[in-house]
Amino acid sequence: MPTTEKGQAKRSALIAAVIDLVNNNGFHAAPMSLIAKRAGVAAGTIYRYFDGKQDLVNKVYLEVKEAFSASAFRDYAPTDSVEDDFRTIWYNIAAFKLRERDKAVFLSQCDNTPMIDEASRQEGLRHLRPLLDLWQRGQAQGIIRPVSPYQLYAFSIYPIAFLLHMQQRDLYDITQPRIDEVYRMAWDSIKL
Amino acid sequence: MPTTEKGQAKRSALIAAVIDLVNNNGFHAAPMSLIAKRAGVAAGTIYRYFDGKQDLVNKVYLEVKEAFSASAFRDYAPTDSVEDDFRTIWYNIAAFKLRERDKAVFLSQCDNTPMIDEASRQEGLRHLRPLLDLWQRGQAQGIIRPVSPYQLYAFSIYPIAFLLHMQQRDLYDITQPRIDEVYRMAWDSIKL
DNA sequence: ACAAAATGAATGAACGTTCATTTACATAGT
DNA sequence: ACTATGTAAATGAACGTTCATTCATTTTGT
Repeated sequence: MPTTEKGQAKRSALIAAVIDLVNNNGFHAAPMSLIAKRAGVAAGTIYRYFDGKQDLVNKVYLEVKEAFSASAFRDYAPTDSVEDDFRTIWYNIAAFKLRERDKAVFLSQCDNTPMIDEASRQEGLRHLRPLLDLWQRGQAQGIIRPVSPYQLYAFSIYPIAFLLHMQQRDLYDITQPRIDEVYRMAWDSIKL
Repeated sequence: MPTTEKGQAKRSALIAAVIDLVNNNGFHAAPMSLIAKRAGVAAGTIYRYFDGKQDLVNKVYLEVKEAFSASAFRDYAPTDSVEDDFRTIWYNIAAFKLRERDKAVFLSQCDNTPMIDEASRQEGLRHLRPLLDLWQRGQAQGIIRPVSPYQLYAFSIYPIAFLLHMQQRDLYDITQPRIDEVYRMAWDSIKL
């Protein structure tokens, strides 16, 4: 795999092309030939950077998931207040989904498709550790409902993906005052 | 299109085959040849019942969505209590997703893929009218948060899909006492 | 001049769809 | 009751297309 500066630029262009094509037309309409053209390289060049389509898609998923986690926990240092910590992380996540809409949409496409193999998904889940720890701390303090972390995630984080999807279809618009509303709903569903 | 009794049986077998294949391997791994084999018919026979793959997938989506709505509003007659009405509908929806897991998983696969065209999606959304009306009534009475119905849906209904998906991956198990927990979280997120 | 990187035409597998043919079935005639 | 006839249903091999992948060749960078 090329490791030059230009090489990295091509790698990035390929990843961006996959995100763009998958978001606008789905996995079934993202052939390698188009990915190559969109990235400004020849079809064969892809195989110098990735082992094949499956590998390419998995790598894109992992890199985007990493970017997501990095955003979610940016500047995060646990304080004494579980609620403050949760608010920090929640707003980070919301900001990522709004600012990097393409990446967020791509992730939600991946979450329900068997195109990503289970190994990569497990790897992607690993990054959420700090949030799970926070919830556990909140539960120990009697601040967070004593339920499965999956339930907490389903009600406080997952809904954002739905709203993003509606926004993508021009049925709903997430403006700033609404974000605060949404946060309140998220917190009210998991707090005790 | 054949209208005999045997014909309808084949049509149903085809629809079941699509649901099964899409759920287990995704849209990209559900070729017409496999759909035919799974349904016990020859490849060409599909085209006597559907106009092509796109039409087949759309029809499956619409029929499953209809079954979902029928379950959601089964025996539903508005009462004086918005909360009671919501509970009725919510438990109907939860019961459907547990009882008819295949259909529910299929619907959630469809919700994020461009494989279904926008027209069919709009048509599918139409069925949720009674729930939107209920929420509006609740808002007029000051019982339900005065926010977009998409937000209400995102927090009270959509999370069930996430939990179902986790259950599908054996990471979470929805047992009866948990359902009541989940309902409380749903209600707490939308009530005032 | 050398090696690494990039190319894009060629390849074969897989796909959705078609259609000439066969099969199943209902109705009519004897 | 049996067979002939007409029509609808079903078949699956064949077709054209598209896809991911390869590799002999060319281009680029040092």
